[in-house]
Amino acid sequence: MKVNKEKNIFKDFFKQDTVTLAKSLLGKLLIVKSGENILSGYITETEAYLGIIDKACHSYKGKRTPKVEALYGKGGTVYIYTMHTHKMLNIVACEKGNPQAVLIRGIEPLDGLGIMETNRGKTGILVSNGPGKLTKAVGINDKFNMSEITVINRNENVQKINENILYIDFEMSKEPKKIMKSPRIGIPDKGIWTRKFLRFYVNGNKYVSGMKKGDFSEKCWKEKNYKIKFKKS
DNA sequence: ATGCTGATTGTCT
DNA sequence: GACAATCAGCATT
Repeated sequence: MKVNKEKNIFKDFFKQDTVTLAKSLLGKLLIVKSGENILSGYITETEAYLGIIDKACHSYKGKRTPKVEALYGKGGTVYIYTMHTHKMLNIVACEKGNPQAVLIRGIEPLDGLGIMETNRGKTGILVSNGPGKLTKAVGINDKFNMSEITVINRNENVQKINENILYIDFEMSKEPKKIMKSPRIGIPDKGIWTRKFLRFYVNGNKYVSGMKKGDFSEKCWKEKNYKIKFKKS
């Protein structure tokens, strides 16, 4: 049965270790509903936050406050972090109680580009080439915190998409030609945790933060859609 | 009640 | 590349 199949995919996919999940999420289609509009985009950039051992992670040393409670949920839980009025979208990885997550830092718009431009007051890559930008573009806010990401087939089930829920579509996904790594952005003075290569992005994609024009490539995705594959935990 | 911090963005040089 | 804007959450007084 289709639904069960999707549930199984969901369960195993988000239980993957955080670095694997961060890389696996590149190219996946993220979908939300805003009013009557469907807004979506392919994930272009992510960062892994490795939980209680990671000085840059909000759950470092097991810190547990109402703000970070979502991190302790099961894989696929949505964690929204507010910084300087900007909302940042994370998806929890690993098993319940292991507070690791993947930060989504960029998307390539697919559905509802016009709405996103209006939401942002900007056009082009400025619509969604940063963690605070993409959440504003698609209207992700605190209502999403602690919710669970839902697997859906956008082409077959558009009518089932509701507001305040984050969706992911595996079948509409793209596969990056090449995944690049770098240290995470904006993490000063945290020793090795500043320097570790825990940021991942699609080589040449325009909607990656800090990308230079000279590095843009229209052919950053593989031609064909591919089969879903991932490690079982 | 007060102070500090920060996984950012936008603007200006 | 530097810096101001701006605010929720948490720790401290």
